[in-house]
Amino acid sequence: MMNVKEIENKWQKYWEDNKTFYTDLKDFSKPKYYVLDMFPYPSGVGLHAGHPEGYTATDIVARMKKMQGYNVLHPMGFDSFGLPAEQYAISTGNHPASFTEKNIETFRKQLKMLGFSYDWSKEVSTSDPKFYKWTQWIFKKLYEDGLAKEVEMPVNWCEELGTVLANDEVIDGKSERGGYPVVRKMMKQWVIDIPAYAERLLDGLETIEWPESTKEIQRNWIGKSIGAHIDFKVKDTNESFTVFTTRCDTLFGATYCVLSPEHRLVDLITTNEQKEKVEKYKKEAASKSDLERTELNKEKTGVFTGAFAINPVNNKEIPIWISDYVLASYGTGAIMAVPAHDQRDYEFAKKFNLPVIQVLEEVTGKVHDNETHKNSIVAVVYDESANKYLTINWGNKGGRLFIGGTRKDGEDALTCALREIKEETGYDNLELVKETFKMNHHYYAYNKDKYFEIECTGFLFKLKNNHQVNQELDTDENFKVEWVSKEIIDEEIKDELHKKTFIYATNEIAMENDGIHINSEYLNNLNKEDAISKMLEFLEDKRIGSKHINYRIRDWIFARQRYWGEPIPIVHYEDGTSDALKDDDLPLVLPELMDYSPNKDGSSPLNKAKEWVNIEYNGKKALRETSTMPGSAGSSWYFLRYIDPNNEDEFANYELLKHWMPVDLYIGGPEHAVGHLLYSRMWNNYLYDKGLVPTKEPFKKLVHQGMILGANGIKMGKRYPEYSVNPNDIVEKYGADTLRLYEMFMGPLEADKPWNNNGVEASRKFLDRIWRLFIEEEKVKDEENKTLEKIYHQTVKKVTNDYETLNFNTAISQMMIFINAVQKENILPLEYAEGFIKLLNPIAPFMTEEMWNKLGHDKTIATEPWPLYDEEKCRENEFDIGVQVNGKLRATIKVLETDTEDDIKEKALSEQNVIKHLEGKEIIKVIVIPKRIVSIVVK
RNA sequence: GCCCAUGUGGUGGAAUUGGUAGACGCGUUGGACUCAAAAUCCAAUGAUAGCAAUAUCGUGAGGGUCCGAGUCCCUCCAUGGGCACCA
Repeated sequence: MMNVKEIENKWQKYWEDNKTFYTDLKDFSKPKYYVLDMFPYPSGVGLHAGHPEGYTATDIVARMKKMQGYNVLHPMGFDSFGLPAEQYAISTGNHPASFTEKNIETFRKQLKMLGFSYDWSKEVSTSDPKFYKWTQWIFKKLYEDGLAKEVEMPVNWCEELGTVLANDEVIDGKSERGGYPVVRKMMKQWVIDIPAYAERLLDGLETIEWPESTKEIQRNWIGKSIGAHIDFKVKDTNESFTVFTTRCDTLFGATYCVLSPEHRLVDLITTNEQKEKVEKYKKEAASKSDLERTELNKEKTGVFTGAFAINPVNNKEIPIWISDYVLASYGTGAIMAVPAHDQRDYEFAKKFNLPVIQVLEEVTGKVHDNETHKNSIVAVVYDESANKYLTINWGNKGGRLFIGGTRKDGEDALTCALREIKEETGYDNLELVKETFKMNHHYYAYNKDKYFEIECTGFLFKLKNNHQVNQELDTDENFKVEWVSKEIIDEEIKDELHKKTFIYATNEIAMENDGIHINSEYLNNLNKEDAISKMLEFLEDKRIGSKHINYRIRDWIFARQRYWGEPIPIVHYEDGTSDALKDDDLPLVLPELMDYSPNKDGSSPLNKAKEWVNIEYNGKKALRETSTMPGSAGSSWYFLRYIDPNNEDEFANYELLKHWMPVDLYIGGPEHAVGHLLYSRMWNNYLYDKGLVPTKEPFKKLVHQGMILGANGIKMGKRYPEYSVNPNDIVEKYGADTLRLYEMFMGPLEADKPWNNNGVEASRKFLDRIWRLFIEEEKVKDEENKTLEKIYHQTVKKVTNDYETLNFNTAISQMMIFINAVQKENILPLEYAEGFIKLLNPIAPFMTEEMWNKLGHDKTIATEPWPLYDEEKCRENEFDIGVQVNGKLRATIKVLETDTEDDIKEKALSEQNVIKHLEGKEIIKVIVIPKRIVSIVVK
């Protein structure tokens, strides 16, 4: 029986004493491999069950790469600024640093316990002044380049936490930490101009091996949209405002404009009569929390300013409203409203009775040359009492349709509709409900052998009563008049024109699809694309607008009114100007305080350190900036510092960075998709632009590990503590190797997987079995034996490939297959035994070290060469393949590698069961796929 | 509402990318060893029918392409994640 605890202690000490995993960063003689984990926040509770999953995955790769002869950098550190340490400091009055150091100690111990091959000499910690000196230094560079700046802007203010938050820290209008309400508040804030990097961050995604879903999340977050800026003059003033729109081609359909309540022009243009209402509305909007503002299906609200804008294409006066459906923080905070073709504008226009002008006609049917133009109507008639619609049924001659018809010369659409209804169905007592959007329909009429292009107006009528007159039908009009339900219509009305007319008639929706332009002078008959470029030409020509690309991504709010973060290295002079600290004055170290709690007025606790704040700088009286940086500051560049962790002159030496960057493999949770992973890409891109790092993108390949769920299939945590698993307990009971093996065998790395104690038990049994077979039963003999040759080479091949592609579960499965084969033999040749131990080593490093030692080696296995396989020896020479008759499996046959197609065919056709199924049938063809299948087609 | 994933036995999951569905593990059942238990070893294990050979069904549902579909196409459902009045 192996003594797990003894073995694990022994080898942990050995690795440390012998510096087994020390990386010589200056050794450029070997190819490099940089394997990175997302470093943990050192909380008070230590590692959870999820940590070892990702960390084991990277460790396996790191260990294999090292054995394959790479110079591997596999570092670990701590993201040690953050709220819990600060809360501890507030409640105990102790400095958060000591609390943090204690937690780091626990983490370090646990990580060593789990056997990870980290080079601890490279450890970094973001709250260490030696580290944050350089965080401040990079911030200073950003400041000098105008990318870090102080701006007055609406921010996410969390009263409970006493701080502002970044957009990714606000979820559903509540703080990510604690779930406290977040409101909008105008404040002067430090921000980083991440929008300036929007395009580069978008482009960079094309060059990296990241999960497609994560790239997509980043693309959505950046939110690029191509459109135009258009200037609108305000009538009777010298004021004008700019709107952003993606559909400048619909400008002829703009019937009003909307400013966000915070827009600078609101106070200037509001008329005296409207002042009171506007003020009231502005106040309400300002007091709303983010949650209230974005509430689902909220009815549109708004107020008329009393002012009018001039539509630049036709000089029409259109009213200017304010509404909170226009956001101050997106675009220009002002829009032109085209209610016919935008759902939000449509709802707003309907509510406030604003005009709707259609400028796009949806095109249905197939367009042909030589079309004859007609004007026509489609009428939907609704009987409210029966909840049914009037249709005419042509049977197999044309199916079910609504009433339709062609307008006579000089006849208007409404008259035509009423006439057609009366003629075809006899109903003559109707109430007009609405006229829908016109459609542009193309069709071929068989009876006339002609192509038609029609402009069709749709109507919805309500039946007032059942009064009917006689139908006036043409001789060829042979249909039934039928009242049917909505379900029947959805199912049976196939004609595109009628189908769409029904949708627009019975729903309150704007026409948001593409189409051809109408009511738009020089844009008429153009499609969307052509109309946009023509309109842009017009706007640029008149100098009232231009093409513009807008991004959804906002400035990255980069200040927190908290203590436990990097101090922002800025001083403010009495004259209102500011300066960054000189390099020699970095790091700017946090002052010690008596009381770490936030101030009620929302200012930073650092304000309390009067002597620290009030200084003289460059011979002038100055105040230090008292905000600190957010948690994501240090994590935006920590991966660079691992490469040169003790450098006192630069954040990292460029030659070393050039050798080691980019990170070859980065594994961490998917929850950082738009926070850390976007921020660090931006910093790295920026440092690249400065010539300070060698690659644009920091992380070449990224993989997210899934979540380890409780045995109940639900996330582990406070809710179901009985289902939570502590890695310490598992190591204590089964050993670190077992925990590593189990977490890798559970399923694909990226998937969420439920914990199962039987699986842990089984993992330990598998390791015990190997130990028994290799050590106790003395099967291992230094002899030649061919019986295990093939499966050994297959195993080396599969495990090596699977480690490379991070398919650890199937690698383990292959090792089990190998062990099952060993079980059946009396001899295990030493060569195979040693090779197998090496394969298993990255997963179970402790036990394999001990086995290696027991097989007569006195040095670590970790630096031994990785086993190789012989492709020739992997090859099967006999296969079981299936024989299908008409797609159904009827037999399996044994074929040799040397068999020709004809041999295989012959074998297949001589199978009993195959013959049975061929009886009385004619063989059409026989398909032979070598090594796979024989497929016989018969009739 | 929009975007992206995912859906396979009692269960965790495999499937060479269009070629014998269910590898490997768990569980279950039977057997060996034992006074007995544990541990270990051997065997069976998708469902239904049949003594069996075998047959039918079977990868969320319904269609389609193909000699052949878990895999490709269309429609829908469910779960998870992201975004959400983004002009």
